[in-house]
Amino acid sequence: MKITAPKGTRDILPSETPLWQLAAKNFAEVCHNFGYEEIRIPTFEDTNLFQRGVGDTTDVVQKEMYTFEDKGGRSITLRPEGTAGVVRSYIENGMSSLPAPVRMYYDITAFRYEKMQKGRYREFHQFGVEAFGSKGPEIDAEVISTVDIFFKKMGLKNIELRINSIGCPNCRKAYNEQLKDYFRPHISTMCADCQNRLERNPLRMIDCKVDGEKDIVKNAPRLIDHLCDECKEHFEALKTQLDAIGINYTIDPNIVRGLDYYTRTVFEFVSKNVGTQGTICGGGRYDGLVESVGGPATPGIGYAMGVERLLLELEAQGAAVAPKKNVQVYFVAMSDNAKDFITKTCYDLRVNGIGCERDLMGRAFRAQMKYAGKANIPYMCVIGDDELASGKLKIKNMTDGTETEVEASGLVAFFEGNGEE
RNA sequence: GUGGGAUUAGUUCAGCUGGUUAGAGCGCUAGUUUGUGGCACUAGAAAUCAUGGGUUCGAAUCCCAUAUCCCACCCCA
Repeated sequence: MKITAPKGTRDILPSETPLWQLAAKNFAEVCHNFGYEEIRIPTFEDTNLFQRGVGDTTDVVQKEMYTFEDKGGRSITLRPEGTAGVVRSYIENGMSSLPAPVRMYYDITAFRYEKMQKGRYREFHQFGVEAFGSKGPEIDAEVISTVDIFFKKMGLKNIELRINSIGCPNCRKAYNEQLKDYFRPHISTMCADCQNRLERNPLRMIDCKVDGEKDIVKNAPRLIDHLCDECKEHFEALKTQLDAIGINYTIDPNIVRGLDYYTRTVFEFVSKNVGTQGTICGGGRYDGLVESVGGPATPGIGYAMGVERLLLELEAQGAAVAPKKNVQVYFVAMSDNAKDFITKTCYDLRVNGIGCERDLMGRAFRAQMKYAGKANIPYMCVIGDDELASGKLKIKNMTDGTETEVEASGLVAFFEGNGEE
């Protein structure tokens, strides 16, 4: 029987990893510049954490989690996202007594049992950021600007920032009632999903894909018009901050994030060409989350970015950069004596941090050169009896064909500083 | 969970209405007379035609089931 990668997983091949590494490096750099430090959390957690943190009624918890019992009878879940684990760690390690705000970023895999399609996998990668202790809105704007700067650094353009405020539990509760009263008389004209949502989660009816174009939905009262004074002030201040930075955004009253913990600020960075999985990054404020997971009342804000979607978009925009290889020089051997010399020479270069290759396949002279050419190695050096006798090596530049004569003892100096980017 | 399309060398695909040894491009290996590569030319390796049944004298081709992949709904990163 043929064994294949499990459904929803995929290999990230050597031809792709350089781009992943570049993205991770750029993301870390941006975060560091804002005072964020990396946290690494477990791949699996107590199932209760996600039920309490992400929310029992969400689709993610109800039908998408990889949950199993371990040999000790504990209910374990492969993390479906990163925020809950970071919050758990924040509480468990007493980070509330650290100087606030406590800011962390992460680079993780996450797991969701979903039917897959473009930009959606069962094992996927997220870059994320969480900041605890500040009520904002200045930090809201900072968090958003980490994404903006990261995208700039990756050469991504035309990503639309959409923001909204979904208020605090108080204004949302009042609004939910209003919404139910508004829709109830018209419910029979709406889709089956919406009929279900009416009592359970009327907020979602607003961004229904089926009924979304209907006038009933378009004219529905909007949460953003019914915020309490404090939430309204917060949202206005966030806009002022973004305007001050010069980050473009559109206000999208229909953004309703699917995880229960969000309050007030919610935002998405949306691609204009990745199709329906266009949300590259989504996040928001979660002022009640730490408390609901068992910690002290602590405001927080964060986001997660889908790395697969990020790279999909990079590719679509042709912004993906060709990685530079580290191997500087290929040694071609003309005799057995030359091979011994090359073995030693390669070792010496590598000890000094210079990348090099030599034949490992028993190839003939000409085939060795062919390999060096195809492998795109920038320099080639042929070692034969002449070189062994004279100690003078000819280094050929494969791009322009020019040759430079170098003493065997001067090889390291010749390539020094050449290999770094 | 719902719906549509697909599955043939490593890879991208061809193979018409069933007919004998299943093809090509790219990639890979070797060579084109052992002191200079990419190109070109020649040769070669590589496929239980996704799996299991069925129809038939005969199935990559027709039928059924299963699996996997892609796309959309839903959900979300």
